[in-house]
Amino acid sequence: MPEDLRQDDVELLARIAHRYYVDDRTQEEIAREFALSRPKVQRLLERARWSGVVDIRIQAPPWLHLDLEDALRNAFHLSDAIVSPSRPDAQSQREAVARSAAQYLERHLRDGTVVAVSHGRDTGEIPRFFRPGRRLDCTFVSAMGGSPRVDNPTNPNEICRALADHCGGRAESLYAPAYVESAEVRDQLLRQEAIAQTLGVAGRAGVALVGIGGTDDGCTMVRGGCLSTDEMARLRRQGAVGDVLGNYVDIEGHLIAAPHRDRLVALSVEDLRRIETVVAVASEAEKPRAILGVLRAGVIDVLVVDETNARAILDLAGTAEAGQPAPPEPRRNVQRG
Amino acid sequence: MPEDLRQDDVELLARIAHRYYVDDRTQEEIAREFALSRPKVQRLLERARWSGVVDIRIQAPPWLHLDLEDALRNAFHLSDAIVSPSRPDAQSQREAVARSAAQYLERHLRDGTVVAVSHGRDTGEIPRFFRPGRRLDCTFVSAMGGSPRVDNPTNPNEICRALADHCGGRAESLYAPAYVESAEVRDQLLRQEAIAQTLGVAGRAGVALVGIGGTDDGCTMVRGGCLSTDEMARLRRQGAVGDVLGNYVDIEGHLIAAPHRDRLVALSVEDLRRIETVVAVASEAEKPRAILGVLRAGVIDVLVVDETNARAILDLAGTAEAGQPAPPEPRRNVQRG
DNA sequence: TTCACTGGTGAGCAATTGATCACCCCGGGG
DNA sequence: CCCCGGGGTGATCAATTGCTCACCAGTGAA
Repeated sequence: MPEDLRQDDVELLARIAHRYYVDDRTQEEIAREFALSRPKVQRLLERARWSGVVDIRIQAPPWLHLDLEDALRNAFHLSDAIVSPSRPDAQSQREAVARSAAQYLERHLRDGTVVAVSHGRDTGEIPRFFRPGRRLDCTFVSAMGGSPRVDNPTNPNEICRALADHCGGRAESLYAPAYVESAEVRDQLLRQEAIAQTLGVAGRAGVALVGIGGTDDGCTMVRGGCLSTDEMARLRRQGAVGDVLGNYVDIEGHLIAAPHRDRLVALSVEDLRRIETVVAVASEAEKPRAILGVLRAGVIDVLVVDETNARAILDLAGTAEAGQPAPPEPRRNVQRG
Repeated sequence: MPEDLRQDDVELLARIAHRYYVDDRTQEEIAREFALSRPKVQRLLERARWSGVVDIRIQAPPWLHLDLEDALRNAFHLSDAIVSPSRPDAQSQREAVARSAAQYLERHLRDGTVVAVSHGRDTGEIPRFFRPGRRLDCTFVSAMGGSPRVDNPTNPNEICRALADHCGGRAESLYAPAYVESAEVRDQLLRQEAIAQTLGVAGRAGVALVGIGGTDDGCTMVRGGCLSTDEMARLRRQGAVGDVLGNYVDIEGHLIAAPHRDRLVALSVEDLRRIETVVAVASEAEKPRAILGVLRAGVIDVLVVDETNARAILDLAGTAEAGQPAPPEPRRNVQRG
């Protein structure tokens, strides 16, 4: 009970708030009933919200962490952050994150949208849950080459095909490997019209769907043969913590120059920056440093992540990035609530 | 958690409600963020309110009983009901009720309002608390005659004077006794211009402030000499439970014909019915039957009462009058909000 | 293949809210 | 007595909400 309010003021606040929120009366009706002006009723309602006389709670299901989502959005200037439940085993956790990402895509994709897709086990899980309620005439195009060394379902072309199948859209395959032996060969490849054309489409996509890779030897880049374990060790020594589309960053989000980049057939970080909505999915346990580094690089607009990683990212980021909590603002009444 | 909602629907409800009520986003902004239409967001918000995902509570002070006020208003078609705290002793309780009534009058009275005032200990206590924040050019006029047999502060003329003093208004005294010896004398008195004029003003008042009297021998009507104890006993035998301005009613609210009425100098029930806002105050312990009878008579628009009496009235009235509870309606957001 | 039903959309409009402002009243201090 | 500050009002207008509707797409049953 706010101490700075006189007893009869508190009673008036409570009565007026009761009429508005419980009895659904308009401010005009309340003004007439209490013989007050409408601005006065409005200020009293605002005061009721501010003072806690009106207590509005969102009874979210226990697996939702709206607070974490808020914190992530605010700390990294994301347009959206979705935190799904953590699960005891990695596969269930990956599925939960994939489901959330699929729901996001179902709502946001429109006919004509072009979606550039990366490789990865996290992105590879999304098509299973991608079931728009209506057909979507989208184009899914690979954002990077593939590799026979990894499972089909983690290859971009296959992911695109599966996504397109589930919504009646189209897939545009990139007929190129993810890596080649030299920069020269890579440049020569990119000059092939079929390849340049497809990567051009990917570069002009409205949405990119990417995974965030780690720097452990079990990551997709190493398993796919894009990097040797020696190259990965060197990247770690250089401070790399994670990558997106083969572009490695350190914990501060700075891009790390490495010769392997010249051999990759994939969209660059500059390409990603030009894409309006970059959706990143990450579910693997103990990957927060990778995610944090990529977030700080500033190319991600939407993050879909599990709870454990979310908490760890925010802990690592500390108060400097989570920022000073905003002063509590009066909430909407209904209307504003 | 509503069982009829799919998991992903519940998550969507919770997220959208969180944006609206906690983050203060507009429905338009939320629609854009979640790639939905505005009508859809609105329906989801309404559903969130309906389903309990949004929980709006009014943290009223413990001495307020907004539920009792609602129940009284609904059961007796009152335009307002104010329930003030019960107190251990009768005088404190009377003061609490008087304070509430004074606050009501302070808000509702306007320059030019004419207030007809009855006698009584409850109404007599109101001037002590009546302190409008600005001067009010009102006229307080006696609705009935006075009696030297009771304390000055419970006589209508004195109550009017005190109310007028506290707001810079005017008092119009009725120079007549509350009762005379016969109907003939009463009719003769009413023909006196001074008396007819004042009662005429009272009958045209916009507000009436009345007490509710009981049928015990200690009530103001008996103490003031308006009724003998024999007459009171006979009224009780006739089923009378209470009175307003000397007009007795039974528990069903039916007016009881009694010869004393012809000897009273006071506004009639018909007069009261013509007054737009009749405010009744009642604080005496164990008076619910009187209050219930008078409420059922249908002349009261606003009731100011203590909690104990309020509960007893509603209990006496039972479910027939309290009516079937209305089905739970979706509450306003802010708007409802 | 057709039809009915469900549930979405954008558009449009009325109602309500949020905010501002000029004006007024009152009280307190100089 | 004058001035200033606080807090109210009604009026006004922009923004937002509440609601309706025609239209569209998809699904399932006949």
